[in-house]
Amino acid sequence: MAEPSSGIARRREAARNEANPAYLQRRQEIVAAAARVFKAKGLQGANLADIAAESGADRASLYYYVGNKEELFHEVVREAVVANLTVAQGIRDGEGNAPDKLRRLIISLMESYEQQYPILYVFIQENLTHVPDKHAAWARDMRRINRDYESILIELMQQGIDEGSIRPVAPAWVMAYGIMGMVGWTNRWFNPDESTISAAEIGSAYADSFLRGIEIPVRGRRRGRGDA
Amino acid sequence: MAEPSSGIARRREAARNEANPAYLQRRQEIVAAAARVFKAKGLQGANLADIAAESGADRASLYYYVGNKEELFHEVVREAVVANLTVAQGIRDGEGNAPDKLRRLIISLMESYEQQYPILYVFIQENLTHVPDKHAAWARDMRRINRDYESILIELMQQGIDEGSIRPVAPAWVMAYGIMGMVGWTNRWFNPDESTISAAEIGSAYADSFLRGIEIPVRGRRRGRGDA
DNA sequence: CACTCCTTAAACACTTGCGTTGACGAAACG
DNA sequence: CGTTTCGTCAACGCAAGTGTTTAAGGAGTG
Repeated sequence: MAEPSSGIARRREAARNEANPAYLQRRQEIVAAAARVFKAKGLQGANLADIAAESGADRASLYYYVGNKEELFHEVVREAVVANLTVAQGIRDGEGNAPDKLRRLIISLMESYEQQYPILYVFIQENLTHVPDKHAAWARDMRRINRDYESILIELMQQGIDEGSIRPVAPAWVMAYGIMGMVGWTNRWFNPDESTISAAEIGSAYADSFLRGIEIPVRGRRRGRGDA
Repeated sequence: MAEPSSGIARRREAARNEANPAYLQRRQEIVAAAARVFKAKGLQGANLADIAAESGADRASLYYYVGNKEELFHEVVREAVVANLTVAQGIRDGEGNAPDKLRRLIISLMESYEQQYPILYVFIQENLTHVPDKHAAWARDMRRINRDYESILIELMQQGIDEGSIRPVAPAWVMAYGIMGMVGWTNRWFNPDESTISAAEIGSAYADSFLRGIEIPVRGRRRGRGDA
C-alpha cells in the first residue's frame, strides 16, 4: 500500500512502528476481545460495533489499532493455527509407535484448544468452505495448514495399519476424520473457564476410547486400563 | 399476519392455498436449491441472489414461492431435524442393551445425513449458538430438538455405564459428545454423491472403533479379539 | 502550563442485500 | 381472438453494515 490516506491510518502506522508496549498490549486485548466475539457470532455475524463493545472501546478507536475487520480476523487465527501445526509435526517426527503418537496428538490438540481458547475454536467454527472471495489467498493458506494437519493424522493412522498396530476398520482417512471430529466438536461445548473437566482429561478419554477400540495390543505388553 | 401488503405476497398466498402440484414442486426445487447454497455458504453467507441462481430462477421469482430468506431456511431445516429425532427416540425405546442401541443410533444418524443430504448438514453447520435475535423463537425450538437428541445419546451412555456394559472412561456426556463429534464432523467431508464409501459403512466403522473401545463384553458372548 | 498520546462523538460516502413493485411474455382458456 | 393467470423480469426504495474521516476532547508527562 502506498501511503495512508487518512490521519488515523497514519497515526496507526506510526504507533505500530515505534512498538510501544502499551500500544501493543491494548492491541492484543482488542484481538482477544475480537476472538471472543468471532467465536460467539461467527465471522459474518460479528460487526465492528460488537467488537468495540466487547473490548470496551469506541468503534472509531479500533481504527487506531487495526485497519479493518478482516485484518483483525486474520490476526486472531493465523498465529495459533501455525503453532498448532508445528506441535503436530513435532509429534509425528518424534519417538513412539503410531497409536502412541496418535494418543499424544489427541491430547496435545485438546490442550492447545484450552490454552489458546477461544482462538482455535474460532478457526474451527469458520470451516473455511465458504469465505468471501476477497480473502481467497488467506483462506487458501489457512486451508493448506488445515490440510497439512489432517494429513499428519491420516499418515499416522495409515502407518499404524501398515505396521500392524491398528486394525483396518475403515480407510485411514475415515478414521482420522473420526478423531478430528471428536476433538474438533469440543468447540461446541468445551469452555475451559467453566468446565469441570480439563482438556487433557477429555483428550485422554477420547484417546482411550477410540484408540483402544482400534488398537492391536502388542504381544506380551498388555494394555490395561492404566495404559502404562 | 394481517393481510399481505404487497401484490406478489397476495398471489403467493393464493397459489399456496390452492395447492397446485406444479407450484408445490417448483417450490420444493427451490427449497432444495436453497439447501445446497446454505450448505456451501452458510446462512449468513448465502443471499437470495445465490439461491435464485442455483434454482435457475430470478431473484424476484423466489418471492412468488417463499416470503423471505428466513422462511426458506426454516423450511429447509425443520422437517428433517424433527424426523431425525423421532428415529433416535425409536431406537432408545426399542430392544437391546446400551451398546447395541448406541451402535444403531450412530449408523442411523449417518444414514439420515446421507438420505437427507445436505439438509441435516446445513443444520449442523449453523450450530445455532449465534442466530439473529429475530428468529430467537425458532432457534430456541431447534436448539431444544438438538438438546433432546443429545440427551438420548447421553442417556444411553449413562445407562450402559450403570448396567456395566460400558467402561466409565469419562462422564457419560463427554463420551456422548465424542460420538456426536465423530458423526457430526462428517458434514465437512462426506458427500454421498461423490463418496466411495457409504454412510452406513462410516457409521459402522465409527461404532466399531469407539464402542469397542469402551464396551465391556458380556460374559460368554465374546466380541472380537482381546479386550476380554 | 504546553505537549503528546489516546479516545471519542459525529458524520460521510459507499456497498450490499432485502423486500417490493408494476409491467411483460407466454401459455391456458373462453 | 380477447382475456386471464402464471411465472418472470428490470428496477426502485430502504435499511444495515462498514470504512473512513474530522474535530474535539481528556489523561498523563515533562
